[in-house]
Amino acid sequence: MATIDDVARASGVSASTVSYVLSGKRPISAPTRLRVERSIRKLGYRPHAGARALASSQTNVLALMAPLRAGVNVSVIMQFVAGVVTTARKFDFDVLLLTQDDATGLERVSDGSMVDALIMMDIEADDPRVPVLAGLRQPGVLIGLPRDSVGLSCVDLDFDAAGRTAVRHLAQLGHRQVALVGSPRAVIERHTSYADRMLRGFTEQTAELGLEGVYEPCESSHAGAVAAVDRVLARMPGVTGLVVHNEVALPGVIATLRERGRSIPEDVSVVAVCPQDIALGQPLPLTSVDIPADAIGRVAVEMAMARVAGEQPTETRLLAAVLTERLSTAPPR
Amino acid sequence: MATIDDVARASGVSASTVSYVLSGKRPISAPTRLRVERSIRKLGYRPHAGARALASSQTNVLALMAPLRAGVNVSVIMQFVAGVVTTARKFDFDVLLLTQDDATGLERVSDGSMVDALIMMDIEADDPRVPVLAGLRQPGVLIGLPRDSVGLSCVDLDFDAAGRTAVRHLAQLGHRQVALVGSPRAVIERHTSYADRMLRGFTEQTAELGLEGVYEPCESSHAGAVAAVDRVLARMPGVTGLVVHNEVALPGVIATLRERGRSIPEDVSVVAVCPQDIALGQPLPLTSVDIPADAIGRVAVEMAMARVAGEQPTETRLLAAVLTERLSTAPPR
DNA sequence: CCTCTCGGTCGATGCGTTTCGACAGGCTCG
DNA sequence: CGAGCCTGTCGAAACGCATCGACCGAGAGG
Repeated sequence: MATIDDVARASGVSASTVSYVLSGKRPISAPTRLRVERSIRKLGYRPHAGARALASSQTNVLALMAPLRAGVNVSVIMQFVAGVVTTARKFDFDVLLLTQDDATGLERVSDGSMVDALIMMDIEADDPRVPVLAGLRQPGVLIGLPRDSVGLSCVDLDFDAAGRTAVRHLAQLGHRQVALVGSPRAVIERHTSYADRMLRGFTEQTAELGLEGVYEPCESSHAGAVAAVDRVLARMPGVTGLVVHNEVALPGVIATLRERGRSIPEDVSVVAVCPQDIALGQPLPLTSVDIPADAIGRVAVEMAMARVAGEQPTETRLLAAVLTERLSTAPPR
Repeated sequence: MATIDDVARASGVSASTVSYVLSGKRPISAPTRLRVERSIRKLGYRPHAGARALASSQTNVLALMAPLRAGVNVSVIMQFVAGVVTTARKFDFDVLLLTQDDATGLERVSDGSMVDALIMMDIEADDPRVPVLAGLRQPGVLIGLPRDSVGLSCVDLDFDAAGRTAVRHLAQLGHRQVALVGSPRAVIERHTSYADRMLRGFTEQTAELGLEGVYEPCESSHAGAVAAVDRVLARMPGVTGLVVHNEVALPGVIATLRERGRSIPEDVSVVAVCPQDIALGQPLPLTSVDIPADAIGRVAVEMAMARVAGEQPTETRLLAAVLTERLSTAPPR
């Protein structure tokens, strides 16, 4: 591999000049710059990442911790990941993927100076990884909202509002008995941030509007969907509005409702909380509150970059929940 | 951050001794080793990855290229990724995630000496990225089979055999008219390796056994599933055996068959080609040929590590296709 | 005409490791 | 008893880059 000295020699300048051509941190005359750039291309020169990191203490890599835990919906996770990676590239960063669900990975890549910033997903209310992340030298960004986020930036969909919006939509249509079919029990029990907030929004809004509301967790499989729907039907036979916050179970929920003689939206209205493509890929286009996974990933990276670059203080940004009306909701008959 | 010199000073030895304690490449007496190890723990010392990479030209990072293209099934991809990351950690490697679908990312991380090996997924028959990968300094491993894999190791499920096995199973049950519901058109048209081989296995085996076989691509949505099933039914009204190689469309295919009055397995038998958990998460447990994504990811890393470590020649390994009989197949009536 | 400034370039230094050659001392074997 | 050989340790030289201070020449300002 060609080194910066090879380039310098080939273009008759010193190594530092080549460095300045590359970084633009000092003015270089046009003719010199051209010569250097030509040598770079001719030699196929590319700076050695390690050497650069050593000299500048900047790696241009960020860590993304995406634990692949029980119950998490991988396709949604993947959308986050895609958003993060794509955006990172715009800042000329690469992404190191961590999937272990403890904090050792964080410390390893941070203390080893492998990354300039860290982004962490799937946050629980009292996530033990959060204080660890906050204690690291590099800035940290959370996708999700822990109870205490001191020293860290946070971004997420406003799941609280998502729950409220879904309920309000149903209430406006005239529904009085509504149910939330939520995340798998494992996710709930971890007090995963989004599930907690979703439930809170749903509960508070039903209470405020004087609706009857029930809540049922739902495993991510067909059988889980059947069971959850049946539990809802048993607890609330007159239910006419369903909020579903479980992408994987969605087809099963829809199928089971039909099997139990409830047609959508005539007998029961369904509001999904999921990425748009999933809402549109179902048997009928679902009224849904979009989870803009891609946008959330993008914002997370932007926050991280801001903190890497400057003295930007930490902040927490909640993306607005927007409901799109499609064919799965209607007034009760 | 503490450096190796801090550790050396704290334990009254030279820096090189500390280095040898860490690497074990030279014998160190027990008392010295103990003293050094204690200082390391006390100071929380962790070697600087960049410096280490510079001095040793080894990064302990591997690149994983997982293009997020149209039509690919993200949940399956994520399983591959999980397998790769988990296995990489066992070798003390981290994973850099690339998602761009061109070769620029490969060259960037390779030429920049950011990684010691590269793994690439979603391979097409004449994938333009393959020759680029083969030309890199670091070893490359493909998950999939290009037409020409010179200089590269390959690993994948034996999709050819998967197609044949599925057909044979149906034939043994007595089915004479069978259909393959496959990948989305976009995937086919790219000549994605697994889709090509699956189709070949299916086609050849039906021919050899004298069955009638038809093939239909299938978009990954409910609507796509409906359309594909209807096309199959139109072309082959007497079809009694279905091989489905499209995880996302699976629920739609099943629902549509029922809707068209075909019950499973009485009227039509269904063999899925998909990861096991998906086969089990459907309305009825499906007879399936497992796609062992996790194992494939693991093998890919093991091959990469072997090439990094030694002079291991390139090889291509196809994992056996095993069919598990469940409730979705039976003799035709 | 002299000084000041600024654009443009160079050398030297440092970043934190690994690794190679060297060396001291104790041991073995003839 | 001496040559040779381990064992355990050290010092120094890379590794490839960024960056700081210095330097030189040209133009501006007085």
